[in-house]
Amino acid sequence: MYSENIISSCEVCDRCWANFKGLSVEELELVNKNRFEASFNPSEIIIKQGSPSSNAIFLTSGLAKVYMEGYSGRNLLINLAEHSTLLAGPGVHVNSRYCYSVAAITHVQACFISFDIIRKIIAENPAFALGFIEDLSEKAFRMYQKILNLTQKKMHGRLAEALLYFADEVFHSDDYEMLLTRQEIGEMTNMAKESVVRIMGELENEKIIRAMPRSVKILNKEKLRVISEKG
Amino acid sequence: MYSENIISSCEVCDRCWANFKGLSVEELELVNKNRFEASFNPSEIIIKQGSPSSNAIFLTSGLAKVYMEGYSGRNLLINLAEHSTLLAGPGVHVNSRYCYSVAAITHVQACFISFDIIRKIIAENPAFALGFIEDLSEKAFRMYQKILNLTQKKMHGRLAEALLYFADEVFHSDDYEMLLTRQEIGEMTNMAKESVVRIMGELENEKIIRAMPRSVKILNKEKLRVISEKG
DNA sequence: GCAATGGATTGATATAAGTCAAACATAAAT
DNA sequence: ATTTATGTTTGACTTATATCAATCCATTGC
Repeated sequence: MYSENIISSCEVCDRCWANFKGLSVEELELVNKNRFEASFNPSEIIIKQGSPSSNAIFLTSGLAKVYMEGYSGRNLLINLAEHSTLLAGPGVHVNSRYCYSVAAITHVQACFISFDIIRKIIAENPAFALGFIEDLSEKAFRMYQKILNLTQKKMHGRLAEALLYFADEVFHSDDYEMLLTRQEIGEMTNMAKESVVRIMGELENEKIIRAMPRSVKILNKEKLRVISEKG
Repeated sequence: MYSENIISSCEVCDRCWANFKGLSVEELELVNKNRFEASFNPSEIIIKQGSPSSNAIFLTSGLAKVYMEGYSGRNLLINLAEHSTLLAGPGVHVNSRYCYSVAAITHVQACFISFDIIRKIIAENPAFALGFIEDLSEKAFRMYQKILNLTQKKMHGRLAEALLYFADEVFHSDDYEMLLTRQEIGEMTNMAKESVVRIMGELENEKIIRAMPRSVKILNKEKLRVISEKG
């Protein structure tokens, strides 16, 4: 769907990347003049893995999933993304390709900013460069955690961790709408959808969670945390 | 063991980080004046995961293993490192802690440079900042690959990939001294040491490799590559 | 030369987790 | 109201991989 920019200017936007906050008025205006908004319906692809990474993309509303397309059609869901996060991935400075795909889960409004602009500001504004480095670092850091999580924990631990991730980092509530299918939860925790179902059943029997297919309520967070840490 | 600096100056050092190449004479001198060399015997720890990340570390000679200490004493070997690589990890700009450990495999000579210096140059020299971003990105990129590799491939594929990694990226030969134990190969491919032994046996039976415990010769690289890609 | 050590190997067994197939919901579309 | 599509659940079965225990082998130190 074609759309004019909805947000009038970066200056008044409260959903932008934290690292844009420190820009000078001129720099911010440069960004503002060179940005393009677009909107996406659920399940539409915002970033396609392997395509040229010409733009930095920021959601201004809605929720999307970040995932890698792996071997023989299998996906690995990396994380969920909402506003204020830079989407682009490390491929930008390696081979100028996106190294993951991003697809809308809810309706999504997104802002596209050319990497030429971003790089220009990196070169001119050391604080911005450092902010960029911090952003990259934090995402890399999470990958280090994730790799341990996925390789060393058993299914119960991985699933518990995912449920806590939704509660603490995405929906900010212990009682949330589950916007992902069992299949997708499986792609996130590296398990078969059937295993997701079975283990959620177990957690429910032990009164640790309440799980309607499309909503989750955490009843015993302590226990869930123990399971997540024990692996 | 206490030691004076062996390398007289960064200017004449051919084993330094590529990103130091673009520095001005003054900047390089700043680095040179604030660096400290140290040497390590095999199995000695160069970086300890969790400790404060005050220094960037560069090997000038020898080989080291980079690994994470995971759950219940289990390690995950990330990669091998030799000269010209920055060792520090993304934790530096997240929580000021090293997020992995590094241990010497052979005798190692290393150069320590305070991150205060590095950060100072990042702020003053945009090209250096961009080089730093590229380095971070490339390492993050490899983690994205690794996570797919470890979660989606079966043991044969993971082991084949490791054997190719040694040949192509570490020893630059299809016939190399295996400096890692079966245990360590297992930590790298996320498998039990017994499984490493068994599958190396299979590869040997199929005449794809020749494996004395302490040396490996790749006999059929094509096939090994197919196994590594098929998963 | 001989114990002591650390690693490599092997075989038997246990377990975690994936696959397959079918049945069951639920919601949207006609 | 009935069909269609999409997601969920369940049970039976298979497979990949870890674990355990024993043995073997090579190196090092005395």
